[in-house]
Amino acid sequence: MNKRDFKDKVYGALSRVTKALSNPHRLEIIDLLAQGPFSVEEIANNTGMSVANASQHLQTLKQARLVRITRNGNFIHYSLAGENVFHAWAALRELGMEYNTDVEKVVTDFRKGHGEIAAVDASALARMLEKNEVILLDVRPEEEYRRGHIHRAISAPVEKLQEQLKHLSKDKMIVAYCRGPFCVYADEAVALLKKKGFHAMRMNEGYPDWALRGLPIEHTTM
Amino acid sequence: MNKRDFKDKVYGALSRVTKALSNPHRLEIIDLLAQGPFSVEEIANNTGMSVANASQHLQTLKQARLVRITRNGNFIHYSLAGENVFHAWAALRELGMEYNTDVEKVVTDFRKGHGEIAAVDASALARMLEKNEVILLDVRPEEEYRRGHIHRAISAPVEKLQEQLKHLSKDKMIVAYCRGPFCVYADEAVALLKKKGFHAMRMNEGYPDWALRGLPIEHTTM
DNA sequence: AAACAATTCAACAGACTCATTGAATAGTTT
DNA sequence: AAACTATTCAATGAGTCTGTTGAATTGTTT
Repeated sequence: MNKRDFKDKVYGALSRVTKALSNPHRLEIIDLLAQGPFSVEEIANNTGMSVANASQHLQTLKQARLVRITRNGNFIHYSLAGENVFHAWAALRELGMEYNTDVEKVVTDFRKGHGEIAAVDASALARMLEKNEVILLDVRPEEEYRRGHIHRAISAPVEKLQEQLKHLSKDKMIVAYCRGPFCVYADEAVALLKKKGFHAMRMNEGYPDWALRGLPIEHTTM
Repeated sequence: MNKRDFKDKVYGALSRVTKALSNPHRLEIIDLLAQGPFSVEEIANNTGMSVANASQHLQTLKQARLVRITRNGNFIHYSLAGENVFHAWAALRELGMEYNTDVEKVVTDFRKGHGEIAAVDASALARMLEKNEVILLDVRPEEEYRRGHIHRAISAPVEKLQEQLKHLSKDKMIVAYCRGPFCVYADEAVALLKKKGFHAMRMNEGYPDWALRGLPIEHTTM
């Protein structure tokens, strides 16, 4: 094998991976699967795709070895093939946020549209938690909280948040987090909390980012 | 702006970046540009593309803000838009190497074809260098060595290596490194050295990986 | 084994992507 | 300003990617 053949093969094989990542729906699926395993139907519902379309994209991701499946009764659950997949996704996300003005602009515009939502990053939140300065809300669906969540976080899925308001203090800062920087549950939660007179902000990163950094979590061993 | 619009915009913007990465030639260009700035013609020569074709791909990369240009006399030099681009490329490389059997197989097959070339990784090499156990050769073109190289490395471009053999000891281990894990200069150098009776191996990573980890380097400040 | 639910397949049309060619542009040197 | 060089543009045809539809498959429960 000569030099050129070798390079063609290597970069060709790698481009098969990046091709699999080169579609907005598939990126959204990966972002979702960072939370844990989901069935095709759940994925379709969470992303607004048809089931057939979601399945097709999942096949593409599976062929590129970015996701793997586990059977569970009638359902097939898809999850990321490994930690490296989230790593690569996080790196691409950073890349988009830092150099691609579009991405950052869309995100900040959206947050302004919801009333100047303030945000902290993971390390700042970690310090605040240590000093016991904040109440931390996990506003993802309960199932995802159950799979794993930040140490000391309270489950408060955004649809049920309204009912839980009476248990919250208006004197303490409340921080909400969800799936990741593109997840809007935390924005919705903070908007509601502020409207009701609480002090609230969101954490920019999501649970997977927190866990990857080795910050304190609680999770069920499965 | 509603939730769905927001997500479509975010993942759409990000997919424009990943689309730019979803082509073997463009990946090869990024891997090359990790060494520093190159003109279109140099890029074309290094990758076996036509100049027009290379230019077209460079436009794509520029639009995705993955590369930027600097004028220099008659030439336009392209370089990576920032450290994050190399980060993302490294993450994708890892992903390919770990989960995509193809990539790893191609690489190991190629090295076997060249006579079982042994390799060390960056941290092992760093330890060996500290103990002064090895001679380190930078076998990239001299220009790239001049831009920056590993502390204590000797420049020995693979085409000129033959002439430098007489200055090398047959008693000490010789380690060669080049641009990165897919660069074959180090393999060629090690094959030659072993044929001539030297003890030699390659470092898996390249100069940019070494520098990114903050290991000791020497470089001209420009 | 039949009924059922979840998932995948097949096929289509429309939109993109690629390499190649030769011509056009922009900037530099004479 | 003319000649020159490096780079980009525009147009083409072959190939690939997408979403949609409805039918087929696979595995589970009755």
